[in-house]
Amino acid sequence: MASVPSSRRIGSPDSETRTQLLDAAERLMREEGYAAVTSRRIASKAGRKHQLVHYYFRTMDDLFIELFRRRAEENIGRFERAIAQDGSLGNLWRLNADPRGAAFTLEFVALANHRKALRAEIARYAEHFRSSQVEAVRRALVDSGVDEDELPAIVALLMMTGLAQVLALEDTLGVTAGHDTTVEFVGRAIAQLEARSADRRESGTPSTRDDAPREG
Amino acid sequence: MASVPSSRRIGSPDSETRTQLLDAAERLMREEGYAAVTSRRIASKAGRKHQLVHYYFRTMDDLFIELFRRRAEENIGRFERAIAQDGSLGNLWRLNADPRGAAFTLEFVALANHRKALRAEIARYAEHFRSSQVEAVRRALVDSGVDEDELPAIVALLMMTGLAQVLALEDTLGVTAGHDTTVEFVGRAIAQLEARSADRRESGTPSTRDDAPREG
DNA sequence: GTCAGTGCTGTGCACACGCCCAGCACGCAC
DNA sequence: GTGCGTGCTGGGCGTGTGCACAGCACTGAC
Repeated sequence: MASVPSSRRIGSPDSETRTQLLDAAERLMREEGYAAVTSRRIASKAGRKHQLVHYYFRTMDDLFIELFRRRAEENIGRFERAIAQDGSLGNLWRLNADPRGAAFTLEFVALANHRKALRAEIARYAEHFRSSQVEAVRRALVDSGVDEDELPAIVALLMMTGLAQVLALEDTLGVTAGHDTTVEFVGRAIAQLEARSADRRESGTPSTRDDAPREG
Repeated sequence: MASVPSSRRIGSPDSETRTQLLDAAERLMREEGYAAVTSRRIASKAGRKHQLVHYYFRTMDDLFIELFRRRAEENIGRFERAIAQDGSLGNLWRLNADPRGAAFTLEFVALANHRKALRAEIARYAEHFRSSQVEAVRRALVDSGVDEDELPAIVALLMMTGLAQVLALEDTLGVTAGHDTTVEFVGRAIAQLEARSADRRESGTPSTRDDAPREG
């Protein structure tokens, strides 16, 4: 017996139709914002009847949570796989700079503003994601010989994330002045840091930078 | 005769009631997200009938545009006044770091996703604001003796804006790990830059730093 | 052959929304 | 005192929404 008195029948979580509905919802959200994500419009986009949405999801909150979770898990997985292959700062920046991720975040945070059930879920994910990312950045920085005092990992991360977010946000508005310059600048800055790392690996002794050994 | 055949009577733009409605709408938007901003809820929040909203605003789009414009103009004015008084990097950062501004931007960008009339308005404002800000940052950087190649003004601005935005965004979620560290770090970095500026002003000759104008 | 489980749908309810219209009350101009 | 402009409202229309419920068709277990 279920602990809940509500007896409404809910479709199987493994159903392919269910997945199609979620896909449609995701597309809607990306293309038209969260306000466009309604049972009717999801169904019509998936070529189904709107009641099906309620058959597979008890409430719209449930649907949004599932939608978010699915994407969040995929995101985390993608990041972890990519980092495992190449944990360099450059790669971390490239991953963060993907505008899809930023746009996704933006929309969900706006949504969280009036769907409390989502808020908790998003916060949990954000914290998990954050700490995993910070760890990766920390390793990359250590590898580049950057001292934690010189540039704390969390600061580097927030800068990358923030930059990625403004860029994505402005892109959606069609405002792109200075973006190229910025991306190039960050690329160069990271390349410089990574060059340090190469130096250290080739020669046992620190290279040009031994004028400041005490900060490290 | 007006050029528009529609003959509906619209209330005076100077009306105090109208202002109250806008205030209520703004509060709603901040507290519950843009989806909560409906004629009925605005009116109820302002203690009026919902038809009044339609009396003062031909369409909800009109209301949103007005809402945005009001805030945008106030924002620009506040910034320009503050910068005129103190155009230092530190002050620019402080102005940008105000979470209210960032949250406001965030919500409206999300809104622009499905209200095309707003999109153009927001983009126009963003461009205006951006160029005015870039100019201020450029002046502050020149004043600190930072070369444009070392740190382009647009990059500095986007970094500040981006950082302010992530911080604000995470705050609304209750995720604040590392925020203090980051704010402190930025503060220190800026203080260092400004110290350069003080050096240059006190002694006519450049101080200790002219040996390494190209490094970061 | 029966029967339970499963995917799906027709019908419908209560509610909120944007917007319109006709008209009331009031104050000022003439 | 009449007329007019202005602030405001009762009533209502058409649409979209989340969600419930009863019931259909099909399939595999027994």
